[in-house]
Amino acid sequence: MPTLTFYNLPEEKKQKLVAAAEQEFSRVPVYEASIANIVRQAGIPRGSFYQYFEGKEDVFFFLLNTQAQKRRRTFFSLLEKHGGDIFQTMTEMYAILLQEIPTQENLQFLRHAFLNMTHKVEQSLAEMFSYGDRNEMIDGLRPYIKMSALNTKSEDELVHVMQIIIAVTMRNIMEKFSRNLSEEQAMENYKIELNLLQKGLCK
Amino acid sequence: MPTLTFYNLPEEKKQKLVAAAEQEFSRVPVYEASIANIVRQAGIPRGSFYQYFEGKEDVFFFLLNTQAQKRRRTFFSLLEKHGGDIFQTMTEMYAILLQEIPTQENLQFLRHAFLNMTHKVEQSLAEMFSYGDRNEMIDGLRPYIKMSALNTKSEDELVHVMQIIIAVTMRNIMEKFSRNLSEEQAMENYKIELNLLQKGLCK
DNA sequence: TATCGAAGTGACACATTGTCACATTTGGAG
DNA sequence: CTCCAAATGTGACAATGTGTCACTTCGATA
Repeated sequence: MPTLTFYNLPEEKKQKLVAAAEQEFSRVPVYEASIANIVRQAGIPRGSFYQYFEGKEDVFFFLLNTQAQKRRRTFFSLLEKHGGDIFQTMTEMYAILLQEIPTQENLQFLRHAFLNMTHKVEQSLAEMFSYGDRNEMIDGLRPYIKMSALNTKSEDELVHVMQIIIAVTMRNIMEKFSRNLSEEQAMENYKIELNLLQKGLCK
Repeated sequence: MPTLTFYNLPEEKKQKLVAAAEQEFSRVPVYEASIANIVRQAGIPRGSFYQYFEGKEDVFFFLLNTQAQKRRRTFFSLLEKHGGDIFQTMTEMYAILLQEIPTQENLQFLRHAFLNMTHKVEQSLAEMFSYGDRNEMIDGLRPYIKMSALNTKSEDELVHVMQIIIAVTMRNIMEKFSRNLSEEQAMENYKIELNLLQKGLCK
């Protein structure tokens, strides 16, 4: 987490630092990124950087969490729009992500995030779909989801349903970027898999 | 890929190097690992290391691929044992992994592999379940899988079925290690999710 | 045993990291 | 307004790691 000092920074300086970090993490994956490049680009001294962040991972997850939070709003409004249908929601969400990530300059770092997925990255990105940890996931989502359409015995299973959907979604995005699929091809694959999930893999 | 020179090395020296690498990658994730530590432990000069491998990633994926190959044999024999039932097979496979990884000293590096999952790591580990790329996956698997039990229109969908199962399995292993779940708890979660996959998430 | 290509070796130049002693700014008390 | 302490800014520095390269040694073959 960034320090308080960082949040207190004048907006302009903060933005410049964020932009520099986005640029560096778009160039290479986190562990190849160089703090030297970030501070050079942002025009701040090296020492200052360490006053704001613990290291490069810290900045990276700050950027990632910021994105996840933004997407969460989209997710919940889509969920309302589709009357709580999680599959329709995810289909549209996936389409939006696919359309936005490759076109917006400052989102390029997300490509590396998906290609170099770690447990922490998945956790951060999973927050697109709910608040905080596993327990809050049920409480946060339940009011929005149309449970009657789901094949779950208990409400606990809702967590599993979501985790399955998230896992499959993540893998699809990863594949989209790693195999450089067209938007159409990626969409088609995703729809097939969501459909299989709905109907079940077995007869 | 390791160089030919590496493969030609006397077995003892090769083993010592592999052991040293396993040890280092068990200590920390790839990108924190130090070649200096590996060569020190293996008792070889730094220059030699670069004669065998391109860098630390190269050694790491060599270890990972070796493991994946070993597991593939297990996977196919289980598949035969269970008469082509992919879900029974995966359940037993998961149990074996859960039991072996935490107990075998030289497999500790797999924990870091799962926790720091990248596209490349997933690709390597996915080879546990089939040969080479996507196309070969169908041909390699089809003879073993009991297709009649699956809810697939075309055989192409078999690829999607496998990818869904792999994605969900990977996520479960990741969660097992990141949340330090007991073997029993992890197994229970996995069974719930496999069951949901079979029956379908929707009514 | 002479020769030559392959394999081994470790010092080196360069990059990156996190820290720390010192400089500067800021805001509140007198 | 002045002063001081705490907060913030700064960049040189030690420590560590990386990949390379000129040189040495080995071993098979004539």
